[in-house]
Amino acid sequence: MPGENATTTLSESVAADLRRRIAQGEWANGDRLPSEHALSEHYGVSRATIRTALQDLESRGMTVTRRGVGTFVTGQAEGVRADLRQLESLSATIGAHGRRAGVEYRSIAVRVPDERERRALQLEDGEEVLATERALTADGETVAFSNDTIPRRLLGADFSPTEVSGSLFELLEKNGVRAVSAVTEVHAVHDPVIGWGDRPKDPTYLLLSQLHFDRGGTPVALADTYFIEGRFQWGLVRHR
Amino acid sequence: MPGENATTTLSESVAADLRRRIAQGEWANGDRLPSEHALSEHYGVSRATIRTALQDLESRGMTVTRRGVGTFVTGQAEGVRADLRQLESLSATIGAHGRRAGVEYRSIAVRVPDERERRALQLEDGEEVLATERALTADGETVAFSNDTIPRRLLGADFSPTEVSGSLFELLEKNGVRAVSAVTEVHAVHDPVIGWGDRPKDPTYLLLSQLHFDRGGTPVALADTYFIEGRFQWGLVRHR
DNA sequence: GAGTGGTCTAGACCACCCT
DNA sequence: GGGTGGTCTAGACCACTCA
Repeated sequence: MPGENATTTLSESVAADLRRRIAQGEWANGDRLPSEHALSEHYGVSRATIRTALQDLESRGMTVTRRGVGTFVTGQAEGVRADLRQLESLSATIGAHGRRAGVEYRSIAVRVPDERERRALQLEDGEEVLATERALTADGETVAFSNDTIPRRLLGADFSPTEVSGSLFELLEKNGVRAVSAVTEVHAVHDPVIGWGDRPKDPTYLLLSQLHFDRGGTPVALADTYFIEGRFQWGLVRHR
Repeated sequence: MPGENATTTLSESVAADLRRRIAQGEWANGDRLPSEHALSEHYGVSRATIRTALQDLESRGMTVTRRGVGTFVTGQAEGVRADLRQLESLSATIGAHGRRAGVEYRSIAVRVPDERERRALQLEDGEEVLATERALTADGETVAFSNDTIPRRLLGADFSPTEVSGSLFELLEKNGVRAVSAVTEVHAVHDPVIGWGDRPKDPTYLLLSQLHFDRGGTPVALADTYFIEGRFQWGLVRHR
């Protein structure tokens, strides 16, 4: 298969190839894709694998499938769209869209939490937090600013702020903590005070305010991420 | 299986039973469910069917699955306000939060579609659309402005714009059309031109730009809804 | 090494849509 | 009737986790 990537699963490779073919206009808006049976033969994989790949396309809103009829292109393939339902590091999300992810730290500090942080993270009296301010970039362009807070106790006793780099999820996992879900509020914000450096003159932000939990339901991080409107697209497929 | 419902699929029945058993406390927070193999034997279905059922639980945030370890029950009592994943009429969403929903129409017109509408709704040449501008209220307070477009063909031949009232979904269902999914983009917008009447002096909006589909995958409505920031809260639980 | 979930196969039967 | 997607089976091998 063209563009196959051996590090991914078969169904992901098939999905990526189908996304590429749709993006390149091989099928127009409203066109029917080949049947699952035909795709199965074309890619030399089982129909179950094709169906997994097609579910990827549908979850991205690129296709809709009609029972007894076929799978059709919706024409919603334009632009970068990251799936709001899917929790992953922003670096991974940016990478999945073929862009090079970067992080620039503006500040890193261990400090006393404010009241909101104390309550959200269920901190005991006297507990401290690691607080960071970061700019997230895609191909060198700043797409978001993020203010993140992690309970100090989750990081090793020998932890030093100077060793912080990369994504929030990476930092947590280096310390044996895995964030598996996040309760998220979605807001629109217009405030010139937010952010620094490379940003529009009068920026509007899509704010994802997220409280992350580990598998046991323990809150492990509070993250406010401000996405610069126009530079990063979030979306999802909603169902009744 | 207890509580089995013959009108649903096997995997749905299994999922419903597992949800019931979790809700009844058969497994506590953090407990591991039986392995997929064991569940397969217990319910007398294949492992693939069990996996489909477990994916339902995970998508609801009731469980998290750890490769090589097992599937664990989460807390799941988290309070998301209006769930972005769940598609329903805004009136219903407002009502579900104990507020009285209202609609005020500003304009109703049958007109020629613009290019974006033509492409999204897959309109033939010459097809017209019903276009409405509405303000949506909760307990009398305006919470959102919505610009909606429906293909004229979906409405009866004897349809008259003067009979439009209530929600978009109601209008569609009166004409035998049921929107079951929506491809949604989420944006932040700061533009004083949007909206009318009761709104803040310098409003910021959370824009949900949605293309609705019926069960057959036919696009049935294009809706741009601008939620006044601070007056309506959207959220969701994201999963890895 | 034993047990777990992740992926995949090669079938099968069904419900649905269209002509 | 013929083609389509929806569901399901009974295996298989792999990657991962943990004792």
